[in-house]
Amino acid sequence: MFQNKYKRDGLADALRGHGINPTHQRIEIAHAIFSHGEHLSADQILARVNGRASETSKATVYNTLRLFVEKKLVREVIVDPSKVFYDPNPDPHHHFYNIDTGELTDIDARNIRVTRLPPLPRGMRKAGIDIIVRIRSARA
Amino acid sequence: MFQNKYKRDGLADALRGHGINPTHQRIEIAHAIFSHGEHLSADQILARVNGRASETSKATVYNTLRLFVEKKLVREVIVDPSKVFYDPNPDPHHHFYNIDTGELTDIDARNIRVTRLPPLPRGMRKAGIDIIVRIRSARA
DNA sequence: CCCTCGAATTAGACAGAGTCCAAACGCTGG
DNA sequence: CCAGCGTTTGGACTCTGTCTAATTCGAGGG
Repeated sequence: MFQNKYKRDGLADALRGHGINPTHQRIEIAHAIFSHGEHLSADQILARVNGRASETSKATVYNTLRLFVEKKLVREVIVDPSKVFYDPNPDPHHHFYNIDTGELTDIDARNIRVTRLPPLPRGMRKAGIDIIVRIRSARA
Repeated sequence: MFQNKYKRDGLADALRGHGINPTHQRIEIAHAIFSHGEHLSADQILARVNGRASETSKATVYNTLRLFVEKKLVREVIVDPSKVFYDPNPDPHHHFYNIDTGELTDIDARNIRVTRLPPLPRGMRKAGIDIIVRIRSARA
């Protein structure tokens, strides 16, 4: 219990740093996302948070994820038509997406350069670029 | 009636060309997608096909869209967590996605160059790259 | 220490996209 | 005309995510 007390205190600070009031549930949800470098869906996060007994409601998990996204603590990754993944990596990066397994892998954005992008439509500003490299087993 | 008879015959040939048995429903669905350069969701396609009276079932529309994607007649565009869009443009291209309106606009892939992409994970081959430039009104 | 009040959480009903299934339909070739 | 198979169909179902109204929590003031 003591060893991750530290971790959870750190998380509380991280939440405050993003303008988020660190409640118990939010800390648990942040813990589920960050303790673990993977990309999880809302469902998986809900399951992790409620390890043995049900402690946090579905509504809270969805509310909290929306809040985290607004406050830019995590990013949404939209690659699978059926569900959103949440990405704990704060650095600019893109993704490999394994079509067959659903597995997501980060690609550091410093390793990618996109050139000759046409001008944005008039009166628009860029809100972000997502690059998804869909991959599958070579023999299939 | 005559002027789009021609169009529909052309579509039947296009379907055959992709190894698809051109049934009435499939031709109507292809017509809904291609007559019209936009990106439509399954729902919108269903609505278009059943203009006045209900003629084609939801199951058929979904089955057919899956078939068209398999046969590479249309592409899925996954940008909105709540629904898939179907893209009639056969040329390599990417998308601007207007976050506020949901509007999709094509970006010709010839105008874009992605360099320094890291090597694919071992034993994997590339199945496609999607680049989505999310945009929004400059003053918001 | 207790009270108050706004913020956060909750259960459960609800919505919308998409899937599944077993039955019915309708070409096509014999 | 019939058999057989691919296609279509309605409707029930699943799953992800949203909404709402009621309840609980907890920080700050007295």
